Amino acid sequence: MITRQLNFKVLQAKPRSNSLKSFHSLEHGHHMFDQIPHPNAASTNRSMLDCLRKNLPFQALDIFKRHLQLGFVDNVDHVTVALAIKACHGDPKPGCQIHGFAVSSGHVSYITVSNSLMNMYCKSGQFAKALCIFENLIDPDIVSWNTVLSGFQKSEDALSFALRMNLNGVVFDPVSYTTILAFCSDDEGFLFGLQLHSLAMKFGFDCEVFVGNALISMYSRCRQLVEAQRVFDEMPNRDLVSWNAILSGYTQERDHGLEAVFTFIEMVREGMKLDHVSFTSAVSACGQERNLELGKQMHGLIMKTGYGRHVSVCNVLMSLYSKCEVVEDAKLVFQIMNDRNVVSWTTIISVNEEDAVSLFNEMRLDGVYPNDVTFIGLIHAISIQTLVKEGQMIHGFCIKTSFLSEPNVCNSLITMYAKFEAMQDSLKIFEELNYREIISWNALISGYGQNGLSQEALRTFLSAIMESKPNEYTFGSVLSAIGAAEDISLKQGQRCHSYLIKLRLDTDPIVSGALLDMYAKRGNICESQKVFCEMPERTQFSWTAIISAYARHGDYDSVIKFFKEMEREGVRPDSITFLSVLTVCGRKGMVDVGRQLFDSMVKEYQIEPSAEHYSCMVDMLGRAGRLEEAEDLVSQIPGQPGLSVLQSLLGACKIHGNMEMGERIADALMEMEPTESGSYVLMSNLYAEKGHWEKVAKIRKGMRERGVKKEIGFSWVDTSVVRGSLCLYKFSSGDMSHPQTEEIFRMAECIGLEMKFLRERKREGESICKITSYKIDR
DNA sequence: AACTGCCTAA
Repeated sequence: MITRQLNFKVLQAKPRSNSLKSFHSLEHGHHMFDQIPHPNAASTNRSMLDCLRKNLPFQALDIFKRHLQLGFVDNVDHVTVALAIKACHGDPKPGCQIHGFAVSSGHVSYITVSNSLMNMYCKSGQFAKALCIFENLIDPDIVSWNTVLSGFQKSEDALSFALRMNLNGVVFDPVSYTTILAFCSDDEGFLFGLQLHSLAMKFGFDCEVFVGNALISMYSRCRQLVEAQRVFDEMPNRDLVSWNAILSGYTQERDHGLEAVFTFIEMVREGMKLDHVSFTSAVSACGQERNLELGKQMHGLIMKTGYGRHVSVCNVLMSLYSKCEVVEDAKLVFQIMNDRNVVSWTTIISVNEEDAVSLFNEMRLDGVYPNDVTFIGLIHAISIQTLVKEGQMIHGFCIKTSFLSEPNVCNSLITMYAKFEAMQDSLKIFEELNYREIISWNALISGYGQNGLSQEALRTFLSAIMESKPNEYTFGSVLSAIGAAEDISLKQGQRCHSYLIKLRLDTDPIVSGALLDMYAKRGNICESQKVFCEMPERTQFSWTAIISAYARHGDYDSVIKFFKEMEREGVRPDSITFLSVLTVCGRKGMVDVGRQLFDSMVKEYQIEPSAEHYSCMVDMLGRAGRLEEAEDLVSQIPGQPGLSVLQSLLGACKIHGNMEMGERIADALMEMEPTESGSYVLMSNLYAEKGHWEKVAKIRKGMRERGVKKEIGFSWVDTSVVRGSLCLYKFSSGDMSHPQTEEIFRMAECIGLEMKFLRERKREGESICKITSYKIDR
């Protein structure tokens, strides 16, 4: 980082005669080059100026062109040329023509004409031309310097130019201060801004409203709101812009929405006349605060003051209503708008996902061209509705309009195809990316994970870390893939963990939640516990993760302990938390506790029970033999009871040998899912236990006829240490395909023997705390 | 007659 240091000596020097003085007394200083004006030139200038004042630049330009076409070159002086350049309004086409005329007529030697030209080129985005004119000026004045200064794109370059002004002995005028301050935004800019502030104070320029406003804005951008407020408070006169500047300062800073709201209220109290800038900031603050009531009041004020159809104001109002989940009101705002821009359409597409595609078409008919954000919203809407055809069409549209070079659009498409279960297409888009940033890698990894392709997810992760720096989302996705996979060695998870510690990401809330979950799913609850203990802050998410982890291991006491602790710390449980707690109650047979918790979930926490909650409750009641109660609960489920609920109930019938209820449930299940093997197997086992062999045979026959196959169960053995592969070895019973089958069988026998031995010792009252790890000898 | 300030939303 370069530390920019202003030369105070130069800046404190006496202002040159043509800078400050002329700024303050425009009407006196500038006529020394004027020739005695041609009487017609004066009238031309007057009428052009008139048009410009009425905001009719095209008419002003027409007057100028007509004069030239009719050969009234004498009607034109350097003031006319300057006015004509101004009338171009940043349009370089007529601008270049007038530039040519100014050169051939010699008017370009007037500094005002050159300054106007430079300004025109800056406004039209042809900064290089402006700079070229500047470098050829023999005697640039302060306006020339300021004009070039205002044209820079990068603040880095602008600040360097300000230093060059300083070195050349140019004394800043108020316009210079305002212009430079607008470029001070980062840490380095802040240091520069501080120096400018003290200088401005020395010269008394900080009393100028413009400079004060620029200072407020600079401090706001540099997140120094206390300073911004101080400048505001100490200003001798404030205008609307000053108020808007401090208002937007609070709006942009996170967690300062309330201050923004107070500022707005003060503005109203002081009787300030509000404009669209005030309203956009104030409504945005309401949105951040999710304060719908105040937002509605502001909307009323907006209607009253006549800004009810202003594009930007309407756009933020839509955003406010969508954030506060009153989508209908957002739609109403959209309907009353006269002019809708890209942002308006993109907002309504994102808010109104069901109609996203037709809204997109309407937008095209309205003549509004989409941008990358539009596509991100549209593709998201298409993804969550799984509209495959539309998705492909939008993909085609993006290819045709070269939006595929927008990285964010590509990332959305990768996610979309992953949702469509078309990972080849996701991969294709990924491979055609110009630049693979970590977000794209993340989209691919999480896509593989969500499609159950855990090994691919892991392989992609390993490639990703070779060329990009992974972030918390990368680890979140890969850890969830490893957690879900039975055939990936836990060593891969441990590798991720070590890498996380190295990157100091292991305490991030997203990552540690995923880590905890991964260990729990892969059977290492001790590690889960450790991760939980090391979390710096415990959110609802982390509490739920540790509770599910213990629930997965059937540890009733720990689950209840953590659940109570969570409630004690005032963290609200969610539907997943309850699911874990209820599951473990069922396993332990704590039916009454479970019932009580279920009721408190519905009544106290107003959580709508899902199909999983119901099947969990049914399972719990069923296991305890309270079959009638369970069936009663099934009948209370709104809509049709799902597959899993009925399967739980059937399982309970099997356990307690209730054939009559079992038959009823099994019939319903076989009708719902004729190819699902579970219900057939359960029912046939139930008949078998009761000795109804002819019914068993009938079910088996039915299974064969309908083509129901029982899924094969697999086990895994970790040979990754030996073979150096990523994955575990999968085998089923009687499987002899592994090259080390013999050793594996021998080892299995040993494990069996040791288990038997330990069981006997336990019966004798010894506690077992040692788990032996086995290695296969080669 | 030339140069400067507040803007938010997807």
